[in-house]
Amino acid sequence: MLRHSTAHAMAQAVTELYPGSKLTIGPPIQDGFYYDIEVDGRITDDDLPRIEEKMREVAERGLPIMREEMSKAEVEELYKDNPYKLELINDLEDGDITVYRQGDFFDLCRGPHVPTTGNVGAFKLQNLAGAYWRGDEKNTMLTRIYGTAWPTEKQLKAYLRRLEEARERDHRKIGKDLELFTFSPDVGAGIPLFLPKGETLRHLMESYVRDVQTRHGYDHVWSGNIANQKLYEKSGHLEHYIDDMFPPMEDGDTKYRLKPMNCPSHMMIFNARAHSYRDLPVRYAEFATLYRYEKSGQLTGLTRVRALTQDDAHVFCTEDQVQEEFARALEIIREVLDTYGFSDYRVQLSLRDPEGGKYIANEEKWARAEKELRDALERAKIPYEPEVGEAAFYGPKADFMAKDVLGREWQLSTIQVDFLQPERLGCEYVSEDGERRTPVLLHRAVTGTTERFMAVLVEHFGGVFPVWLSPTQAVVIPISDKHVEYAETVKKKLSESGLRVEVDGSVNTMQKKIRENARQKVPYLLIVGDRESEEGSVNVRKRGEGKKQEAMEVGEFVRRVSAEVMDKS
RNA sequence: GCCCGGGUAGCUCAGAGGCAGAGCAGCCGCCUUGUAAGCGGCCGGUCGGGGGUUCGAUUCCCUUCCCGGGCUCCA
Repeated sequence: MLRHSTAHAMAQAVTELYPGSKLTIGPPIQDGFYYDIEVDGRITDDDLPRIEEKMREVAERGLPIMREEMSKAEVEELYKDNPYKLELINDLEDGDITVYRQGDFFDLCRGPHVPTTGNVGAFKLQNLAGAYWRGDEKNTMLTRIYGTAWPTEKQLKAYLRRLEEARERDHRKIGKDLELFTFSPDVGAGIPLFLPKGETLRHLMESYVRDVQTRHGYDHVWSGNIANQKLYEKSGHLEHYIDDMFPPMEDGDTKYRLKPMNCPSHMMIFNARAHSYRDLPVRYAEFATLYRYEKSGQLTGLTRVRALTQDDAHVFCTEDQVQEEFARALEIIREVLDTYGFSDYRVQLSLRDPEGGKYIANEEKWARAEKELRDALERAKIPYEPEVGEAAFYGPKADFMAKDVLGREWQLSTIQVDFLQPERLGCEYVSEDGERRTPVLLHRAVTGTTERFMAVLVEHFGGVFPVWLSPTQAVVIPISDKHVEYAETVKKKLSESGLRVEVDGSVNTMQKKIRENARQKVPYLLIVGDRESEEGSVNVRKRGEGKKQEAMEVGEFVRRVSAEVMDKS
């Protein structure tokens, strides 16, 4: 209510500063509000303080906020110059229309509101954005002003501080600080470049998922980076997905496309030989580099890129096996997310709209699949939100959604049932009764893509990766030059035990080396001087435990850390 | 793609129509160190690219690329 009233105060301020501007909608949102306005003139970031000033003035006037019921005809007259509001009014029932007034200002609004403009609390305008009227890019672009509002100044400050802290955890910042990845305009927008440490992390993430998949009976395949465009004509992707594909490369009459998804390729692998029902389910997994032509304005850090690596898999199975395979995929996803200590996600189950007719395959197949998916989720005790009408035309799906540090939601894991593609691409198996049948296809991704999941992971851990995931697990810090040799022998021993270790041989004081490596969030700093080289020990300083130090034999350190790596704690 | 903002040294950032700056990093030297910045010196820039206005542009204008915040769309 407070936020909504603040939005009105802002709308009033804007209409006073920019007479002739047309208001559209201005709802409260998490932590604040926004208002979409067709501004007469142009607002830039520099104008925000002026608008805030005016809002304060409006607040000081302490105008009573009055509710007024109006007939449809009356409001239409009131808004005769505002096509946006007229459009809104058109959707309203006569007799159920209210307008709120404060001084000369009025706004079509259901309310409720605070009693006077003097009752708005602490607020701050945050940023400007363009927004299409009703979210449709064919409509006019309006100016959206975002603000935050709180009952007290103190709460506002606390919120702004939280925002600041969140920005510190932003994967783009940490990725730079920890030398994980970078971008180069010379290479291209949306094509992340992984530095040695970032590649180590990728590799660890992928081998882990690979191991889990292998344990759950998946086979790994590989299908290249480009494919004949005809394949996508057959699969139907070219028609539906063309805007997301890079333009073709031509070789004579043959056109190739950078691979935007793996399903058709995996189906060709399936088709490489005849299958009996005894073979099923067939599970093909691939860490596949895909290229998608995302609109330039849409690229963001590692969460939205043009070159991405999907931990994709396709399961070919009979209708009777759908539920079990879906459950198996859920189990893999859960195991992986649990290992990462990742619990802050929601599961969305996208179902067909019983009214709509865009769905292929028959009613029973859908009904059965949807029921089995629900059952499997319930049996796995995974809470989910059913979204009716959100399903793809080829089948229902379950998506795991997570938020980044700035509150933006991203899809990670996904499991999709597909009744369509296997048929289009001629996938078959011979059933028990000797008939040729089309298998059902499950598409699933565990972490989604390595890039996006890394982004979420970096923010989840704030760069403080568990030891098994840390690109550098320990740095040996010689106290002076004469200890470098011993430091190297320590490193050798640790490396031979499979740990990722470096020696900090820079010409710096021990203090500075500690500082720099601590900033790199290295889990273990091993200080070695006269004492340690005589004893064959290391003095261990553990990340996050400050000055606390513990001397131990090198072998003892190896044992402890290896155990920690082993159980991924 | 569209709207708004931004791009100055490897990084973080200051500056301004008239000789381009700081800290950190890097390099060289001194120090030889016991748990979060030792000291000194040096190097470092087509002020994102192209075009225009001007006696003169890094600064003003146009354009293009890239980045950020949104909208739409998606892993």
